[in-house]
Amino acid sequence: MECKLFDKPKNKHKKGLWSPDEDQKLRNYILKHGYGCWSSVPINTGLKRNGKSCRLRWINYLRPGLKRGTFSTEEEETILTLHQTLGNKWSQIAHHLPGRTDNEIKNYWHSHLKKKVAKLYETETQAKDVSTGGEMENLNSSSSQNSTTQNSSFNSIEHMEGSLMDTDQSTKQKNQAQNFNLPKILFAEWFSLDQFHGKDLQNSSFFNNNFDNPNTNFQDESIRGLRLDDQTVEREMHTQPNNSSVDIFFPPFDQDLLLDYFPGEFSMSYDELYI
DNA sequence: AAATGTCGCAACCGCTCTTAC
DNA sequence: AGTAAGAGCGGTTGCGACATT
Repeated sequence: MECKLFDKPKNKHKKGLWSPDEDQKLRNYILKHGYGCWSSVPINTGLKRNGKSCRLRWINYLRPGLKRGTFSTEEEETILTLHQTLGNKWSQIAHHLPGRTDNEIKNYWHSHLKKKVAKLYETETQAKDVSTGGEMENLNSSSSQNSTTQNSSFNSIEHMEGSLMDTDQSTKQKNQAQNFNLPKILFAEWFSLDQFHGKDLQNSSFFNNNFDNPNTNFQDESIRGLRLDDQTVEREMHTQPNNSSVDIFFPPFDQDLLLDYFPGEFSMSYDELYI
């Protein structure tokens, strides 16, 4: 916590929807100064919001690189798959969906996917019920209910809502999965190359690729690093096959994730990297 | 056209974790 | 070691838009 402590403003913070003017103020400030201490943002910008609200607005709405609009089928499938293993760990799920926020995914789950899964589960249950001649009904009221539902491709909503893995186990599995399928590139489309000039990162294998060449072959095994320009991000997002091992990431990055992918490749601290 | 119901989304709330002192 | 404050996360709420009666 490097930020200075600020006195809590005596006037009440504004609540509710953000006006375009407020958005502009916040956007301008963050793009110019970056952020490190959210509580200082309202003071420095003159916004009548609390730091928490500013942070949320930036992360969920103003942050560059956010995708808006409906979720694709691929995104939907990703959420469903990840939710089965991670449960309601929306921020972790969001890490796998570039440009989507945890809040957006959470909302989408509650408004669309939850019902979809419930319907699917219902259909499956009915189908089994028919095939077993009504045995399911008896089973459901008995203590063997769990073993029955676990055979389903989707467990019940109640089970899924509560299917939170033990944290350590979850982390281990996450790391294992990453080791098998590390990305060749990391995207940070709103960083500027200028911000890295003269820093160690520039000479590391992080930056040893010609990213400005539109013909760069991202299938090439050697490609790893930070991608910096919007057009290429756009291009890659549309051209990479679904099963590509090229992953596209947007800030904020998870420090552990970076270290997993690039062990010992950069001597900069995370704070320096994450401008 | 008006009243009522439903849905989707943005934002708030409360909790936990981390860090500085 | 204890405490206070900030950050982050997941759950929940409130409101506007749209649909239905």
